[in-house]
Amino acid sequence: MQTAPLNVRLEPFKVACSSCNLRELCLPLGMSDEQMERLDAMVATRRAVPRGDALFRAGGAFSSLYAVRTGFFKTCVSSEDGRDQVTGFHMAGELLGLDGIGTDRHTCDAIALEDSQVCVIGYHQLEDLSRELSDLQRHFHRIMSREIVRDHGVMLLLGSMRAEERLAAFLLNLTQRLRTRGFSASSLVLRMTREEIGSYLGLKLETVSRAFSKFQDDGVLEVKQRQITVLDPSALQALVNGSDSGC
Amino acid sequence: MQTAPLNVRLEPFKVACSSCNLRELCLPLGMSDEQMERLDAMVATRRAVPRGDALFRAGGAFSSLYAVRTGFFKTCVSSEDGRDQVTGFHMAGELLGLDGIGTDRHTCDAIALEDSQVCVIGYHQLEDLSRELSDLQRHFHRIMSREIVRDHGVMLLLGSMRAEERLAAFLLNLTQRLRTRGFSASSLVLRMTREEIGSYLGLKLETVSRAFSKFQDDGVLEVKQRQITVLDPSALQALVNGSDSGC
DNA sequence: GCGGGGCCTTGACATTTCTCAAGCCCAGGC
DNA sequence: GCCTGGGCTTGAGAAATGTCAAGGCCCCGC
Repeated sequence: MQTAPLNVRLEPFKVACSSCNLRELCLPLGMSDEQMERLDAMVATRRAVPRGDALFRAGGAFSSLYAVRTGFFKTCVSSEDGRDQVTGFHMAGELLGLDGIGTDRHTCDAIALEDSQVCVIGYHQLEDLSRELSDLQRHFHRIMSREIVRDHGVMLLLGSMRAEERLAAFLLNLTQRLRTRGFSASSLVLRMTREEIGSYLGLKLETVSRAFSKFQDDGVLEVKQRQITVLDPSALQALVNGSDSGC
Repeated sequence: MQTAPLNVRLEPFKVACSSCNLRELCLPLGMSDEQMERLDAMVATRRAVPRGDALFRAGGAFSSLYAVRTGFFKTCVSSEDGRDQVTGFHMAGELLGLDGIGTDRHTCDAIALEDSQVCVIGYHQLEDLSRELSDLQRHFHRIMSREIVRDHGVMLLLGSMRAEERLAAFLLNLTQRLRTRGFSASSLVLRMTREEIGSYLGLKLETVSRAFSKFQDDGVLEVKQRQITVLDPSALQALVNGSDSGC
């Protein structure tokens, strides 16, 4: 349906928020034309990240935020002893790198799960500009706050849901975000492995796989490897809403 | 050892960050004298919250952040169907209410677990002032970023640790924060029930209780209801570091 | 078209945690 | 001093999830 412009990857394009089709999802949301011009000046460069590469890594120096332009990322934290946790999956229009502001070092890895492009937003420039543009300041604070709220939602999921409920919530969240971006809400291609889904949901990959199979048996999904079709979204919703336990 | 000044609770005290003994933990950290004066003007009021009362509730209008002056809070989110998750415990010097910035409504409840006092920080004033004081701006961004990083740590805990590891991590975190505030690192009184600990850690209260008993049997803790003495902090640390699994 | 490797599925069994139930402890009110 | 109730502990059995192992699928390069 849509043909991706594959040839843009390495060209030193003029980056322009003002003409970006993600501006309603991304940092420029709600900015005026004049404000947008100044944003354009701040978002100077674009960077290509091939599948499997890190956009940044825990411990690395922090200097910029990144807005996903195309592609798909996971972020993950690990403890010294090798525990590993995927903390999020990130698609076009979402901002990466907020974790680095606190200590001037990134605290998680951001890994591209497909060939991707990001806009590089110098953090100091953003600070400076947001002191002048209160709309930008407000919007940036909202983005950070929403990230905190999102994390609380994941805690709720990890702390109080069972395996199938977690997977249902995950799929609903994904389809919701895809819909916002104009994609089908019922048909999606997962960019991550069962193991990555499991890490995000606090489950082992076998448990994730079994839950997918169960959903397929119940007629809720059609699962062909990473190609998922949602046949009964309300069944997923019912699971998330604790249909059976009732508590 | 210390006598709490019980009689201050309702007096319209002059609130002054500049003379607050929490200033090295709280918003004023790193501010100059002149900046501190302007902070003092912003932090106009103090509010007492009796044990069991809500400082704010999910759905309520957001207008202020709150710095805990004395006392102890929990924050918890709940989904429509009654799932409930404690997302954090908050002690003196910590900032509450960041969740409300994103949508102008609070998204969680903040409940006092003992009689508490907070400083009320008008959010719009903070926005205005932080456009003028770049140090304040930077510090505020760092606080939000650290909250995100903290949440990622909780996800790691919920997603990849077993019951005893979670409790060990929780206790180490608590004692660490108490030590920062000048309290003993080995003796503490829990302000929350086993059920609240369980909710935070994604466990049932019985599991929490059993883990406490296990630690006591192993000589790691002395547990007398809510009075906890840490006998062997390195054993707790070893648990968190995945001593046995090695993976 | 064939072979190999990564990823996924499935089964059988082990382990952890939850559930339900009973009883104890301790603080506070009478 | 006694009673009461909330919170805590402990046990036994159930349920969910993890572990280990075997095999299948599918993409991709040759």
